[in-house]
Amino acid sequence: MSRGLAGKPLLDPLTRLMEVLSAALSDYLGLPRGEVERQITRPPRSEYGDLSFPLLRYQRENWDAAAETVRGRLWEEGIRFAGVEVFRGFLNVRLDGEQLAEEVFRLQAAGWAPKPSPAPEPGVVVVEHTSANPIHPLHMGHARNAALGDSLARLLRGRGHRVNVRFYVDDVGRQSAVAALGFKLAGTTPGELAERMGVKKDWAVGWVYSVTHTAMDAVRLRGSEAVEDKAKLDEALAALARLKEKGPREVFEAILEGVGRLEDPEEAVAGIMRRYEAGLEPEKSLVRGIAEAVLEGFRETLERFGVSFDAWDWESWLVWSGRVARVIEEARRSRYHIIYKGAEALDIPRIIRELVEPDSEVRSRMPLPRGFEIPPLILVRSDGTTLYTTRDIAYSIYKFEATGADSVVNVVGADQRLPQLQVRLALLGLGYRREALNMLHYDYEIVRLPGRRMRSRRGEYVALDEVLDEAKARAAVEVRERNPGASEEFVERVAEAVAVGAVRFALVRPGRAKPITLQLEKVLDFKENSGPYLQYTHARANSILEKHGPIDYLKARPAALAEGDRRELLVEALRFPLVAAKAADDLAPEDLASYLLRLADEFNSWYQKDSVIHELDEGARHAKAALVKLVRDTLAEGLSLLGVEPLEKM
RNA sequence: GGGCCCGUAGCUCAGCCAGGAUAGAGCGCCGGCCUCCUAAGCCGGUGGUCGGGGGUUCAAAUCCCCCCGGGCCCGCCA
Repeated sequence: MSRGLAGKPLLDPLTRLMEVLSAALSDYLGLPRGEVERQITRPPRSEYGDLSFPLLRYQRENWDAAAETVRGRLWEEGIRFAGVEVFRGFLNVRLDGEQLAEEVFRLQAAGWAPKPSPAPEPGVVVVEHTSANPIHPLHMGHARNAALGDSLARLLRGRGHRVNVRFYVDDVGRQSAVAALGFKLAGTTPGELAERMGVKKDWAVGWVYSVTHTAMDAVRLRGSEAVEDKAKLDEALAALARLKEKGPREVFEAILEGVGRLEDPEEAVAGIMRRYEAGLEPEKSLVRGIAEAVLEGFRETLERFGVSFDAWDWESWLVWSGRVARVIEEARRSRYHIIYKGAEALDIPRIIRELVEPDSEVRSRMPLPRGFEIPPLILVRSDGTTLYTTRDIAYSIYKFEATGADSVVNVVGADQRLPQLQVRLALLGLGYRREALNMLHYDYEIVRLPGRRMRSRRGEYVALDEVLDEAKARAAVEVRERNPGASEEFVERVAEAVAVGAVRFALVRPGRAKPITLQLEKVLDFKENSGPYLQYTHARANSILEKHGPIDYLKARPAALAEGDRRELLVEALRFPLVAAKAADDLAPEDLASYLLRLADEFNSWYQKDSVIHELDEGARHAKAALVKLVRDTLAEGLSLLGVEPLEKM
């Protein structure tokens, strides 16, 4: 971090203004600093000012006194302003453009670069994300999870928190056992099969899993007389017909016949689960081997996608290490332990009555559905194996213990709301109040295919690998067109970055509560409102700077940026530290995405009518170059926080 | 049956949590702009009963209630 002479971090002018303004207003109004800060916003029109506060919510009169107080405070702090006025109840502060420009020149000369305003109280944050079952390649649903989770991690890091990113490998569940059964029947391994099919290992496993799962469905449904089962059977058979075309015939037949020959396929799966949980061979090596193979594929895809993890946590390890057993022991000693439907369980309704309802802090941080009774949570199956939720309780505790985390963010689909809540309630019941309160379910809506859901079990999904390849192919065409004679290496590198940028941006920009219908043409549209648009704008700004050469801050004339469009662009770029900080605090990468689009729009509009390198006045030219540098560096940092590579040339 | 989420321009979305200043973008469509810093761009035009109704308020897209439409969840699955 660049520091000033006094050893203090160099603060950008808007972060400083925010600090002074919120302090002044919170003193004046007697309100908590945080509340004031939350309400200080960008005014809807730039004529109003640079920052704005809705005074009328707190005072119906005497607005001039508030303005006078703020003026006095800014004065004391040496912040020059062009105006502090109350207009229609809003207190608007407009900074002195010349001083702003001077500040920027000074900061840039000292090596400062835009970044989120530092968090007042940095903490340790765990972000768990993606955590796809290791039985098929990552599809676009997982990609949304990864894009969100990784952006959150980058944002939180940028804000100054210590972030620990974890992937939970769910190898103990039924689905892994199904895949294992498939490979057992097929008599092959993921590596062998992948080579034969000419695909990544995760794809090979995905195919075996879908075939096996669907075959089991078909066998089960065959015996049924119910009308709806007949329809389901037809659907399963159709899915099998499609799957048949995608892999080696003999392997397909071997699985199909194998499943048909089994007396009780469900019991075969359950048996694998039991033996795997117990850590017995050969199931242990079989299931592990499959999961490892898929993870290899995940890593390859994720690396491409710009996503990395600090730790991979194996669910099986939680079982084998005794951590799950410990949770069950703790449950047995707990006053909330009951027998429910003949199985060991936690009395969730009682936990709610005794630990949630009387505790206002818990109530406000763990909103429960009203009028909906959450049933007791079963911890152990009758056959002694554990349930996913039980293991998740152990994992939740582990995430805090292993990292010393202050808070844990779980990026998990919105369809998991109830189980996530159950885990938190269970933690509360077992005495892990701090953990229960500081674990957050960051939920997001699913990615749908036009007209239907993606279904891994039927092999009906659009894999992230395919989308990236398609995007890359399209990008390569454009890159070649725009850069005649460019090396293949350049085309390759830029196309890949554009592809990743397009996909990641498309997945992060819509609010997470919005279901995304995957329309490839939209994801692959590199026009305005896209990742590539931002990369392009960055490249354009970069190109100007290259042509301009080094900026001489002694020559740069601040007054050249003090008014008009240049001033507006300057202020907009300077908002970045505040915007990024708020996006981090709100866990809202989409807010950063919107901001970057607006900044790029303003830059492009300005670019069109005001030339930099053709500016005749030397002082103005260096000043404008500094402005371009500010915009370029801001876009670069913002894009990086979203995991989109800022390209220098494209 | 109950709970949660979503419904804003032809299409995709922002704004809603923390009510206020002329409801914003993009795509599409129509018309312009490359002897001048990257046209993945820019400028202009087109397009909105903020799902419907009621309420609270000086003020509602935003808060509350009811209704309609869509999705998800209510398992000894994950």
